[in-house]
Amino acid sequence: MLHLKLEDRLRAAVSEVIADANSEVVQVRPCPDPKFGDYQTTSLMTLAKQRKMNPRQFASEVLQRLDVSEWCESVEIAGAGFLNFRVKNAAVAAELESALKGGTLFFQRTTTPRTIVIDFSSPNVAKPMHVGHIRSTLLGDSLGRLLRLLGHRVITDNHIGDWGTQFGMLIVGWKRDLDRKALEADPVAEMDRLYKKIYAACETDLAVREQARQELVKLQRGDETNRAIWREMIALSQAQFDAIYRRLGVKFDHTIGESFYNPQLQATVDQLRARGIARESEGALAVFFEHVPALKEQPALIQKSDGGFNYTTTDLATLEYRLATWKPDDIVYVTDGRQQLHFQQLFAVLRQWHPEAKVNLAHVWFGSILGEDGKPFKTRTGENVKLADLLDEAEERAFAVVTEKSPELPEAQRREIARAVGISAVKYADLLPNRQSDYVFSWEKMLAMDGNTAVYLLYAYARIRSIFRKGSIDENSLRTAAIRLEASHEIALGKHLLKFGLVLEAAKDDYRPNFICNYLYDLASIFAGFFENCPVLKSEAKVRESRSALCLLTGSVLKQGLEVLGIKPLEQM
RNA sequence: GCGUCGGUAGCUCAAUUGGAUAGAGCUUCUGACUUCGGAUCAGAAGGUUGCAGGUUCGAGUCCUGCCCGACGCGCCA
Repeated sequence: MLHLKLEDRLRAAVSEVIADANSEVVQVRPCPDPKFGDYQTTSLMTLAKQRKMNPRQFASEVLQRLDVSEWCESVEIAGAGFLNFRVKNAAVAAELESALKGGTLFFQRTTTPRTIVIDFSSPNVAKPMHVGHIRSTLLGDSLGRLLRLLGHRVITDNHIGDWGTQFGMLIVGWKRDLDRKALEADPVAEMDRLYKKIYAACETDLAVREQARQELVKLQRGDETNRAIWREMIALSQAQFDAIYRRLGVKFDHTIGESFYNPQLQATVDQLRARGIARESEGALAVFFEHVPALKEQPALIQKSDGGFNYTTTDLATLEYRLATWKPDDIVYVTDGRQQLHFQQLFAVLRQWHPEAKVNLAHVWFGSILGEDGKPFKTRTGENVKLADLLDEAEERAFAVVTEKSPELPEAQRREIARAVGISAVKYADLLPNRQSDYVFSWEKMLAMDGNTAVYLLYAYARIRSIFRKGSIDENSLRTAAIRLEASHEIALGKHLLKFGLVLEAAKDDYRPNFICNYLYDLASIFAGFFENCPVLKSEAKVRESRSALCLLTGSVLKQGLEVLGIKPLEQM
């Protein structure tokens, strides 16, 4: 971690000039343009400004006390007070060699692990998973992988929607119209059909609505027939979820549905009322936030006027359970941005309810999925695109491309490659944009195989593996390889590899895997330049060894980075 | 009305959080030795970062006002 070494020295030098400076704010970061140097700090200008000092003079005083000559060939003051570090190729090579020997790949595992609960995906029972679940599922999974890689204890929990008023309607539908054969063939489609049919009936027929209400009450009171139907619906849905998660390679440590918290809801409400946190308002029970300006006019309802509970109640009970059970340092909720107010309220209630709780609560939200017309996304027929259909289509398209590019491979292998490539394309397309932007759904875009896509990264990896196969290179022998950075493409590649850890940290800090996508794309792109210009296998022994080692490290970083995105690279494609 | 988020190249998006001459991909055009895998590479073209002010060494990023859009705002989740 070359930049950390520079940072340490720089902080020490700053402290010599200003004894009481908060050296934490001093950071060394890559230069935006290599013509300035390799690393830079802009912190001296910030510090000088705070203290009304002349920034260039301050920089020059720091520079006089800074000795980084073992790593840098020059440190220069530029512009208004930038400090630009130009590192020695030998110092870069030393970092690379150290990683070859088996250290971590240019990042550090934390020395202060946190316990982090991640709540994501959360599909609903009896409904098909659709594109609306994709961002939560993939973002949450990726964040879990990232935090684990950096050394944290991660607990993933799928808070599925297995409770609520829709079950009244579903049970009416089940009892009246269930087509057992259809249920066996495609359980979720059949349940979805029942739900839509009864939902429509409720719109026009008060009697049906009343019936649904009664079935719901019976379910809530533990009626055995209704409980059995409800349990069957959950089991059938879970099988569908599992199939999708298996295709996506997504795993959960826990799947604890909303119904699990049902027994705690009354007690939760009672406590909040008894403690004076909640009070009656217009027949319902509400929590007000007079002391929080943003929420002053926005009370949270925790009990409806008919005595029923809503999702704030459930989320509160869930939160308390998680705190008691896992004692997390952080709880991260990955949902769409429309729930921002809900989570602000939820977090604000918790601060009143459990003021002693140190837990850090984060709502990691993402934009909506829109149609090509910019309106909320629907197909021509007004349906959501089913996730299973999307994945099928992705695999089909990938199969066509694989067959075109590698017709010599046996079909079974092409199928397998297509599966991996298709799913990877979907994942990468989803993780690449800033999560806060709205998402315009497009088959073309989601399943694109050109440009900044998973395919490009997978291809770079496959080319690396191909070199190793073709040259019969023994990877173990490269552990002690000497790296020589001479050609400009070698130098650029080596320097870029060193930045991997910075990117992982940035992605973690803002819960944004798209930083990793950008980095990996740059890496693959720099590697492509190296690949064109720096032959490995044809070179003389020492160069060959050094370049092989660069390939090995590039492949390892690509693989590690892709795995954080939930993408498993292929040896061949 | 109040609140949140956004508006960047023809299109889709980045921009290491206030840093240097705003970058990619797609599209278009021009090139690349029978190639360690051409699912590639090199180059060209493309910009008043919605508008107007302000803050300062420095603004796509921060503050104010306005325009446009999406979303949210008590008993759905």
